[in-house]
Amino acid sequence: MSENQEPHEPIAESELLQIRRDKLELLKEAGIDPFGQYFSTTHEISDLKSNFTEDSLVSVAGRITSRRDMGKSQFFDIANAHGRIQCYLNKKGVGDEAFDVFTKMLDIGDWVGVSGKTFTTKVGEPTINIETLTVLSKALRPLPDKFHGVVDREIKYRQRYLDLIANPESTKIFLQRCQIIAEIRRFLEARGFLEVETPMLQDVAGGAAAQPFETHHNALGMDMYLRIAPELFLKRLMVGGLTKIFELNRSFRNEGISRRHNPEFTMLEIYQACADFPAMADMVEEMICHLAENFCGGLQVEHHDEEGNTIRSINLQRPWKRRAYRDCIKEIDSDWFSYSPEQRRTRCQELGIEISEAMEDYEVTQQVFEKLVEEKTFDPCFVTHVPKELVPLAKQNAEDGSLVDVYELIINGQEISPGYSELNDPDAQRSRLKHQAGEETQKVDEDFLLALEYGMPPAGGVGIGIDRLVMMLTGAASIRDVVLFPQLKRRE
RNA sequence: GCGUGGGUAGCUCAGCUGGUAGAGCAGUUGGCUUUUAACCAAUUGGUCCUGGGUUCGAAUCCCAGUCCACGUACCA
Repeated sequence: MSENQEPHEPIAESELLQIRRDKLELLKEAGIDPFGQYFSTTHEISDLKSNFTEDSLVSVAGRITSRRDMGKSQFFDIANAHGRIQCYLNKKGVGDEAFDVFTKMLDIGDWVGVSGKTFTTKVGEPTINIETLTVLSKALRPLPDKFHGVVDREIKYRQRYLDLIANPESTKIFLQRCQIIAEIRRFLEARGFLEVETPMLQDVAGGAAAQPFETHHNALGMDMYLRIAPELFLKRLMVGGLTKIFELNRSFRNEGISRRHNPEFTMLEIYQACADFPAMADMVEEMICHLAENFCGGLQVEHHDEEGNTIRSINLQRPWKRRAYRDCIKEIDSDWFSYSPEQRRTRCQELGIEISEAMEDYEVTQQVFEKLVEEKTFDPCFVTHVPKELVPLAKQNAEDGSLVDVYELIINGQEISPGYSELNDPDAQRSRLKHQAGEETQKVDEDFLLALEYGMPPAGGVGIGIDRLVMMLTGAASIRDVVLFPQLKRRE
């Protein structure tokens, strides 16, 4: 839209912006391209800093983030997300013209390329003594406060770039997220898993019980859904003989937004033929510990509040606890399973747990689990053998048909990962999907059931909510702090 | 959805029971050739979220809307 504006049309903007526009004109008048060109660098800022040697000729590029004007001597920092380096500009050293460009036409926020020799100042700061200064991009708006950063949550999320510029602790979390995701791919590839991509646009939104986003394909004249899970397509691939696979990508759920929920979220699903849920639990345990040790400072993960006080310490030391669902409930009330359904409802009121009339008996128990077990479990715990009604895609337990062979990995008061021994009996699968109880049910995908009839090997499967995993590993309090562009309401 | 709290300068914030809208940083001007939240001096900058109401007078009180946060429900 700015392209439609006449360059000299008066813009009703603050004086602050006008001053920057004036400097833009000064650059143009001096024959300098304010938006730069190719610039050859010898180092990344971060590498230069970590392997600093004096008196070497270097070229680096970055954004001016602060300046200290001492008259004929100018100190300033250039930085990007990975690092910061101090630059020194001396009027005699660079000549009057270049010096004027810096003092009269450049601001904090502008991108520059600098070339010069490295040295260390009196107080020990690694610095580049600038010989040539190249303008790479003029910033037409001022940056946020360098000391306080961006505190306003709305700016942080709507203008993430400002958060990244001003708040190193935010940048750190996103860099950790990148490393974690890259390492998950390496970890699985090293174990012979193949990364696949399955449809996000689906005819039937299956594989989970959640509201999907609806859309429409014009040429086909058909309504479609954004996937709520990739599961049913990954299982089709196992029917096709791809027996060690994973998908690490977005799913979409048209549900409420909260500290723990974003409508699009990143999910990892892993399937391994001829494995079962305990085998998958072992692998997940190994993987998460590997990630914590490599990118999060070890197996003791500390969470801090805004003031920096430690509010929680999560111990990821192996082996992780494994407990049957029923034993977890019995720890709350040892007689729970000898009560009648009515007694359980009464007991819920005593325990301060809200339940609705419409809830089935197993859902009442599940409420107890969620409020009194899950939300109070911070160190890792695999909760196994849950009631079969909760998980229609998992194999029934051989000894107790009311249970399924699954784990739910709880860490940090949240479910981080479910894992199943996957149900591969097509008739049992059909009947389980058709006889689901409760309010939220999974859609029946006939094409998936058809695939199962051709034979899917027994398999272990895992889902991991990557956003929540990153929250747990980095101590982020909100999913919005680990998703670069979280969903917000449109601003009119 | 519902409930509670919040929205004041580019950023971070103060502004009492209604009485001329404030500070720090950033910016501007001047000074200073090893500073680093540089420093010293001066100085500019406001749709107090939007709309309505009460009042002689509203950033402040009331109503509605809007966005954000937190809690809650659905959900992972």
